[in-house]
Amino acid sequence: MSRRPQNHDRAPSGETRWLTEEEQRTWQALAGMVLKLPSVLDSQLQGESNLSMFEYFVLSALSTAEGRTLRMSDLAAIVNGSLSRLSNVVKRLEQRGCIRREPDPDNGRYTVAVLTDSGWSILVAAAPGHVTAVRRFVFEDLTREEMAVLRDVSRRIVDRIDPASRWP
Amino acid sequence: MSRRPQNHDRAPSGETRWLTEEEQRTWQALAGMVLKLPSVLDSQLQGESNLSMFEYFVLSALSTAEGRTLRMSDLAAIVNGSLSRLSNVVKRLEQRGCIRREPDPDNGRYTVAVLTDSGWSILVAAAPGHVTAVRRFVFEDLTREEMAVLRDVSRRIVDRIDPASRWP
DNA sequence: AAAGATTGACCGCTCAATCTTG
DNA sequence: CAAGATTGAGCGGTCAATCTTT
Repeated sequence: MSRRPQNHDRAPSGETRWLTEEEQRTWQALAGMVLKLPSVLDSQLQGESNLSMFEYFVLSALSTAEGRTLRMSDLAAIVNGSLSRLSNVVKRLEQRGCIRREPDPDNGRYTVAVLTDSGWSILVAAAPGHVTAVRRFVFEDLTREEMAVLRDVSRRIVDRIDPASRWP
Repeated sequence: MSRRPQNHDRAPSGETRWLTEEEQRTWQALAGMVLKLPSVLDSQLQGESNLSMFEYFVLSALSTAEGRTLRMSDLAAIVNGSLSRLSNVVKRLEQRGCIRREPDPDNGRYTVAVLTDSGWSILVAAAPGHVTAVRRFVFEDLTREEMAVLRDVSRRIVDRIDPASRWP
């Protein structure tokens, strides 16, 4: 939108506070990254390992968990996805033999997902290509200061969106 | 190009350079943002204006263009989407009366998309809610320094992805 | 032949409805 | 009833094949 009344001192409940020039340029750049980064990483994983990034995250999260096992709801939080999305994805990964599901012995209304040996192998085979792509597109030329800002800002944004989850 | 300290643009043939602790934590945070931000903004727009974020970007880009008109391929680049995705989306927006398409009079193999008055109205109605959401989730508490880093880093990542957009 | 654009089939995400266990 | 999980329909993105114009 070209011309806008500029009022910098009102809350959003009243008159809308539009973005400044600087904020617009930042949002343009951020939106580009947010749209393109998942797509290029997905494409790399799909091509080399027949996995989506989300599937990779699921396998990866399980691989570092105690007993390579996690409850579905905990797993969903870790991989930043909804429970129903996870359920659909895990069903496919189970059909491919990467994961098996069983009711939690401690409490029958939980389901735990367990990474199989076959799933582990697939993850191990996929990891180098994925990590190389992440390094190439994200970390290539970041300074430690930039990394710190990126991490901190990302965390704050995520926290504002979903106040439930938090990380070390 | 930059120097090559290690094995940057190599497939998993050599030794993989894994992520450091710091990089892992940064990537975890960034991945969360990249997955959740589009989804929450989409949800806001969908609920209030029956638009996806991508559709909003399309209308917004046209609204600031000369004559509210852009070639499809230029528009695709501006909104960070593929031409075929754009084509599908514009088709729907055209059916809803927000946009019309016509062949470029200067060169018949281009198609130009034009924002209609109705499309303009829909955009104007959607803008306050969207901008408020962007401000709330992204710019809420960013310092100017953080904003500068975020913008710069995002641009560099997009630039690294853009040229090829495909994989070797 | 090449560039711009479109199409449609396939696949996966979203959302609401539903099932199950405590 | 509430929490965890699942399901399926609908919708939208991706990708390859195709069409059109130069």
